[in-house]
Amino acid sequence: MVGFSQDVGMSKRINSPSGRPRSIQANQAILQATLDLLAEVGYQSMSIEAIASRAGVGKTTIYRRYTSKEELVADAIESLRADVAIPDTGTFWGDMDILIDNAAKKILSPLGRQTLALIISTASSNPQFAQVYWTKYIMPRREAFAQILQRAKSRGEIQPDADVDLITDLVSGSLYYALIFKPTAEPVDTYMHRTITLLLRGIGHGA
Amino acid sequence: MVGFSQDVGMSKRINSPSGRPRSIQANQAILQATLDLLAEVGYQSMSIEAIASRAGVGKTTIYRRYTSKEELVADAIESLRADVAIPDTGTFWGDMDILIDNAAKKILSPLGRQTLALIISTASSNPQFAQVYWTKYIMPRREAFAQILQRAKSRGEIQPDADVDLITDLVSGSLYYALIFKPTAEPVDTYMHRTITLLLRGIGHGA
Amino acid sequence: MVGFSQDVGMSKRINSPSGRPRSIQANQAILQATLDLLAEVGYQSMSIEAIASRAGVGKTTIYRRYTSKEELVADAIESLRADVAIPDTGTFWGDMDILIDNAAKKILSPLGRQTLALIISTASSNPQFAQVYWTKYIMPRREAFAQILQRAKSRGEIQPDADVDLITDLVSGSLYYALIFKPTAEPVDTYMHRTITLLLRGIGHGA
Amino acid sequence: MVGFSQDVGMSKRINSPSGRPRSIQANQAILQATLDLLAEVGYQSMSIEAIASRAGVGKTTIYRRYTSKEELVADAIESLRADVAIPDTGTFWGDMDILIDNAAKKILSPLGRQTLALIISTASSNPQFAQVYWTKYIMPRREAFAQILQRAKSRGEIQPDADVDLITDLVSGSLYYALIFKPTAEPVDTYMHRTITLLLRGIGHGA
DNA sequence: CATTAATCGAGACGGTACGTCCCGTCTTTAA
DNA sequence: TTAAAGACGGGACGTACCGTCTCGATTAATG
Repeated sequence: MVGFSQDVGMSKRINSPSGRPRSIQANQAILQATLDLLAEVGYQSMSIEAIASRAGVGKTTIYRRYTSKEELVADAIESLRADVAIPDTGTFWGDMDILIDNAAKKILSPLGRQTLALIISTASSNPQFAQVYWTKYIMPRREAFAQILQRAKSRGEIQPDADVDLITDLVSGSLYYALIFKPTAEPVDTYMHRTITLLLRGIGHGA
Repeated sequence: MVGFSQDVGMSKRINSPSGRPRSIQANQAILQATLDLLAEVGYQSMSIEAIASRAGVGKTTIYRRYTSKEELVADAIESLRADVAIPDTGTFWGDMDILIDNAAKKILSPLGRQTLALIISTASSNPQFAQVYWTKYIMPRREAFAQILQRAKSRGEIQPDADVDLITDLVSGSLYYALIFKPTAEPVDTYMHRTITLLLRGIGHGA
Repeated sequence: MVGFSQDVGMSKRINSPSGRPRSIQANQAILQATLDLLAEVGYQSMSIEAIASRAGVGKTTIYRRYTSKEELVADAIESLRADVAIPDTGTFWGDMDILIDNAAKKILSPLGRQTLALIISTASSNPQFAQVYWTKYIMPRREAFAQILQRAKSRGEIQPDADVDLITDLVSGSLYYALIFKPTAEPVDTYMHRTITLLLRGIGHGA
Repeated sequence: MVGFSQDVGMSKRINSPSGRPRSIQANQAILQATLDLLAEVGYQSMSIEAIASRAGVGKTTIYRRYTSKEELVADAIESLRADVAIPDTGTFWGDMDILIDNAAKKILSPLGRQTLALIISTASSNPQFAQVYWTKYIMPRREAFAQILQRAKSRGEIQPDADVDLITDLVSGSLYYALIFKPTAEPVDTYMHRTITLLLRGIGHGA
């Protein structure tokens, strides 16, 4: 969630608020309904009322937990397991192929498409909110990518002084650009293959 | 406009439609009001009613022309002159600096920010609509970039067999990625400088 | 029509305005469409646009002739032939039965119902407009009724000094009251029979 | 209200519906605004939006309670106290004068005029709705009139076997007819005086 | 016989109101 | 205190007509 931390793990509860505790079933129902609707109708067309109705929950119960749709959706997405397995096939291209294939699969699902649209849509208008996605979605993949590059370095497949962050930016940016604007008709993995090949060679005269 | 092409090439109009013709003053007032409000409050917060009111026009007059806010805004943006001057300083870096500076300036304006947000927001959900932006915004810059690369090739600053399209994708993608996710705190032009340098050198072992 | 008189009957036209004369086919089409729609959807739900469309005529053509829906509808109704045959069976009751039957039939038609509703609806809010209906619809029947009463007088069936106007008001009022509020379940003609019988006898002590 | 009756007679409420109850202040504000506007601009020119605005209430709050303008106005009129005092002066004419005077006063007020127009307007097109007016407006006056007739009977001023209902219809019908079509220039009370005199005498030969 | 001028159909114009959908808040009773 | 239910004032939606206003095309009578 965006700004909530709820004191889990202390053996003795410090502040046990009186009154009825918040329903964890409501929590889950809300998040599930949010993800369902996100996948079905997309972020813009999604109304809080529809989420509440689908979750079998009062609107108040949602507003008590979240102050905006962004926050709610952010939490819903965060609640998903984002497990990025780091492949280790022994070769740079072997690892890359798996990584790209994973990313492509993720994005082909309805939820993936809508999530990407949402990320991109709100990223520039709502920077602190984009941070959630950065942490949840992009960082894991960047780390996986960085590790693959590192291993490629140690195998001598990559220059030892190459700026890993910048390379990651270039490759990530190129991937997103391809996904958004589809500059070619070829499949994403082929296209990325060409891109990375170009990047390996460099374009400068001395190369 | 998005899909209208009328009476091209024939010297005498073929079909003079009956009824009072659409007011071109209303056209312009609508487009101007749309651009104003886009810059002021952003795409999401913009209401058709507000546009009509600001343009001094009935809602009907807008709905007669456009069936959706997307279509209206697309036309408004398309109506802007997108003049991308192609610099020619004699050196690759001299040209690049000017191009990047221009792009950055464009995006720093309120309208530029909102437009970018809009492009990105709708690009993945509304592909045929993204085409408009591709043609209007991205293509001219790509062409400018391609020409600069070509000249750099002929001067021997760039490999003669480099894939210009792919390079353009890489640089464009990198630029958008930086604008959306701001991976570093440094200014955009410095960042792009580093990126292009990396690209020139390449990252492969043989470099 | 409400206020138009167009110089018919003079052998030489006095003012022959230049320009294209008004289409009499348009006139008729407008009136017919008005009556059709009046019968079909009623006065309130009738739009000028629908009339124009049904008549195959531009809205302007209607507005050039009429300044309001009331005026148009008034003229349409006025255009109908309101032929009230005055029965002469030789007896008061014989004549009355025919007259009442006629009136009931008129009102049972869709157009009759809607016209009555319209008369009643606008009568109190738009007195000068009610006049049209008075002249066109009510007067002929009143005159028929008066004549029947007169003949009944001369046959000695009715008191010689009875106030014919007032009697007519009473009977007319009673009929309309019955049609509007339906105080009994019996057919209108039976009800009117009872009413007139009562009126003949009187209710005072001396009777 | 038109068809709602709830919780009559039981000391403890049976069904306490969940959710926030309808605001009775909103109820009253809506009804008052409706009556105000009815008196000021009339039924036709009255918009739901204007009522909501005047009542300081959202449109939704009105639409939640009423599905049409008819229903709303019906309820507003019904909410008025319709207190018809039954005069008892000891003579038929004394009572009648007071009754007629009361009715005339009622109708001379702006609200009275508009209400009459509305009753009459919708009575024939919307029969089940006319019932409300019958019950609320006409019945009390009919009962008062019937009682006066009854007393006149017992005093021997009226025939003992006279059909009170039919007489009431005749007099009511005559009054409405006069109000709608204004057949004479004289004041309503004088006119009604003449009418009732005629009715007392009867018009038949034997009278 | 061309000119002239009003009319024709069509349909766009700036508006008003419609009835609906959500917004985010508030107010009930029940747990 | 939270829950569900649902009413609250409000804003915008997209539609239907209003009565007015151009358009190009007719249609007589006049010059």
